[in-house]
Amino acid sequence: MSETTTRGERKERTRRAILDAALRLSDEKTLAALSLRQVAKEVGVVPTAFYRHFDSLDDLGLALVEESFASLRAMLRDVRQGAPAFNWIIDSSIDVVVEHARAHRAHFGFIARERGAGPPVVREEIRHQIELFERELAADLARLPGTDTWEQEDLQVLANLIVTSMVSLGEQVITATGQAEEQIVWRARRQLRMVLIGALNWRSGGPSGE
Amino acid sequence: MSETTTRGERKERTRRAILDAALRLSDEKTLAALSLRQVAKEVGVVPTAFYRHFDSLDDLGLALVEESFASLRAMLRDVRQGAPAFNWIIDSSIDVVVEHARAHRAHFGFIARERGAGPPVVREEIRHQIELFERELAADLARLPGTDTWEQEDLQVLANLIVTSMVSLGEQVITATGQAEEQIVWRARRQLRMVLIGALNWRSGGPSGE
DNA sequence: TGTACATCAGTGAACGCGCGTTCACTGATGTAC
DNA sequence: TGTACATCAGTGAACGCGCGTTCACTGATGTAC
Repeated sequence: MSETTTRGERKERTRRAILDAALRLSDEKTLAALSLRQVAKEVGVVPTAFYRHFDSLDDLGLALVEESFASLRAMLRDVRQGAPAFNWIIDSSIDVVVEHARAHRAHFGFIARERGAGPPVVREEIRHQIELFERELAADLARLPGTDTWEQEDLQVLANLIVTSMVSLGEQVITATGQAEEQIVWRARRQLRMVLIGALNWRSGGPSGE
Repeated sequence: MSETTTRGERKERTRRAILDAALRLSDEKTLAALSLRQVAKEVGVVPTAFYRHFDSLDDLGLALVEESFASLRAMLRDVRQGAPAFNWIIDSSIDVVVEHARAHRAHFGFIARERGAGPPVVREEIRHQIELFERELAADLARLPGTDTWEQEDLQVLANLIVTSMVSLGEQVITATGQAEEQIVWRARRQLRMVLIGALNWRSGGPSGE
């Protein structure tokens, strides 16, 4: 077996094993309560070997943030290519979040946990990534019919509302057990519809800003 | 000084000091990463004295959950006595959350952190408390003019949306630094207005449920 | 009021254990010639 | 292809330290008479 693997490949494999072990262990503990030795033990490697791959647990945490957001970002990029329409946004957004939460439960759970309680440097990076989502969504919304006259500020407000709801949806999905999940998704759909009705009536029907 | 304090009073004072110390320390660590000895040291008491007041850190955590929600619940109860009107709900809800987040920063921060990453028993209790808020809010909404024809399900959906936004608002307020806070509150006001416009147009204007 | 006894909040020593980090090392893989 | 040397992922011993929990204790406060 050693005939076909280079030193670099095996190093990478250990690195992956460390990331996976940390993700697995932090599922019930939070990264801040995890020890380097626990991670090393889970990987099946001596504690000092950890330092060949990461400077510290914080460093490992940042790598997990990057990884956790990467696939989600890719998915959303695909969605954003599609037809721009309000109603279409509802189902596709929810589908993407739910599908992603299911498929990458560990990553989503990691974000949900560390977002509020992780090491400061990890928390800040997650906050930053979510803010990027909001900005991208605001830009998408600006291209929709009906938002022509909106102020940038209002687009941002709506984007924040939607992202907050989607984060909450993801948290519910990974917490839920089978049966309840259906209801969660159904409710999320209604909720987002309600939000978008508010948005569509924002300038025309409701009380003006300020 | 010992002339006027009973043994019970002094025990209670130590208990308070432990709660305060845990709240102070967990501001940067999360309860799960805190040690009994750190708390005892912060209080200025020997580690074993801790056991005179709490069985474990989990036990202490539950006491902090109860405490963190108690004053918030009291505030909201007052608000709910007031005039029931959609527009009125916006400002008073936001004011209550913002005022509370400012006045009880430690409690609010505790909830925000432990909600996602605390010990399982603490996490579950917080989830339960938030669900209670949602149910109460749904009951309030049912008494508003215009919701007569709504299904219970939709009231729940709207309540969830509002509570999720309020939790997010609280998190933003305690994270924000002075200047930015004004903008956060201003945006929250617009956001909640948008939500309620959606709600008001829910049956009449928008796509029907399902 | 005074005395004898009970209660119990907080003490301090001790335990075995897991922690992060250091250091010198091993031996397989990689490279230069 | 063969040899000599360099690299470096992972090892294993060792360190001082903080951990949760046990136990017997102290001495001020509380209570019964």
